[in-house]
Amino acid sequence: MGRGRVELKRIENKINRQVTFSKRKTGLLKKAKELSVLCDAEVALVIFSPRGKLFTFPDDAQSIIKTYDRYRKYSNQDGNVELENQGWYQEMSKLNEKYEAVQKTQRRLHGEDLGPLSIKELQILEEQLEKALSQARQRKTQLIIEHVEELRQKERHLEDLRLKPPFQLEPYGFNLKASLWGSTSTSAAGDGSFPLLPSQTYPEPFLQIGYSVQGEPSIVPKTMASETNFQGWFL
Amino acid sequence: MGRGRVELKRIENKINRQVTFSKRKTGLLKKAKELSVLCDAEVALVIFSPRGKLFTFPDDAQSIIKTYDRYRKYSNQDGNVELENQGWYQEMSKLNEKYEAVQKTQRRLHGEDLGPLSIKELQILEEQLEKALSQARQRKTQLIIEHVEELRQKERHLEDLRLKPPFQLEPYGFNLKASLWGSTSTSAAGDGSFPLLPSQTYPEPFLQIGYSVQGEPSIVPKTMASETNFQGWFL
DNA sequence: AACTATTTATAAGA
DNA sequence: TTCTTATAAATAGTT
Repeated sequence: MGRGRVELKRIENKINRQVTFSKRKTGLLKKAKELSVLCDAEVALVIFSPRGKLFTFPDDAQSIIKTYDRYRKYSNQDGNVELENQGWYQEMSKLNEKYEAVQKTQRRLHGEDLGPLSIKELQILEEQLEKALSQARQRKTQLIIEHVEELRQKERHLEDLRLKPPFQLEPYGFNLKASLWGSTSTSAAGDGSFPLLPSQTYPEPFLQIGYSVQGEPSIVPKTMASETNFQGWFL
Repeated sequence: MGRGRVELKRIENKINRQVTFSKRKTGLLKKAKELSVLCDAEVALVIFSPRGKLFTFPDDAQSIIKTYDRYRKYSNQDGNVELENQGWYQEMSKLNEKYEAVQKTQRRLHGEDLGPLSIKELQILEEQLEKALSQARQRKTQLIIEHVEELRQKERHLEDLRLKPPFQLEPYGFNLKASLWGSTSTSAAGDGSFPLLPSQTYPEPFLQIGYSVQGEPSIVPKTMASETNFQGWFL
């Protein structure tokens, strides 16, 4: 790749060698990255320049360690036992493994990387997510109830003020209420229906579900039903 | 370097990815060798294919280990042993922080530790969970459809056998079917109302599912009328 | 560090 | 997988 062929042999000219090193090092790192990204491969590349300077791909120590670890396990042959057993190395290695494991679970809890899961595993994941969703909603409901109660008290207080002292007032309560929801309510209800509820999924049959929960509990599983709807509040 | 540009992004087509891996792996190993020879550099390259196969340059373990050791010493470069561990300590520290952060998120994705979250945060969490749930269900649906198709083919095959050769047969298909669902289907319906997967509950409409998929594709919406409910299949 | 003439690597296709 | 071929990339030698 260039003007003239290159023999596979140490470049004698020092300057030249240095320049070539610099260029090829860049190229090699680039290609290492490409391979890892394009083909989803695990790659670790460590380069020491003739002057002893270090370059790696990837550039974080963690990944290098991880890959080396895997290499060591794979080839099942330990070279340097005394060095391997250094405390930090071991700990780091273990921690790294734990971290990877948690990350993997995490991705699945985000609905990613589901490819390798079996139906049974997906089922379990689904149950976990449902449970979590239910708990999140339950907690939210609780907070909302608290807020509402708070607002009621403020309102009452303001009412008292309005009725008693001759001071001027603003409809303070409305602002408070508005700030409760903030501009957050993106997701579930861009249509402004009811931001807390899974409006895409149950945009309008929502109330019907509510009914059936009471009248016909068998249609909607307990978990999903209970905390999900706030009927009590406006019925 | 080939016909058409390539963006730096995982190749989706599996076959293609495999082929590209093979080619590029060869190229990368070659270039690693060239760099080490031409420029008198110390190079260690470790590659794991997506399938977990190992490739290295150089190919002798001694060299890899040696370079890795040098790498570790280099990272700890500070002379005395006290300080030597500092580099690792910092890495460790960072890793630990990341680990804990991920764990924290994890707990929330499991519906635990929701106390400190605001309504807004709960809202976001809820959306994440809904999305994940939807994706898990989508994937499950896909797998199920694949399984159903598989079963139908087996059934067809068995039917052929029954009609043609004079061999004795067992109702093999039923066993297959049972093993598909396993004894897992606990989940959302502790009350036994709607076990998400209509197995025990709907043992027999099973084949109808197959039919509606083919004969009336519009009943089961592409994305997810399908995700959440399987009604379309037995209505 | 930039520039090119060439060599290499490789994406697609067979 | 391997071979072929058209092209994209890398880079040796030069400025």
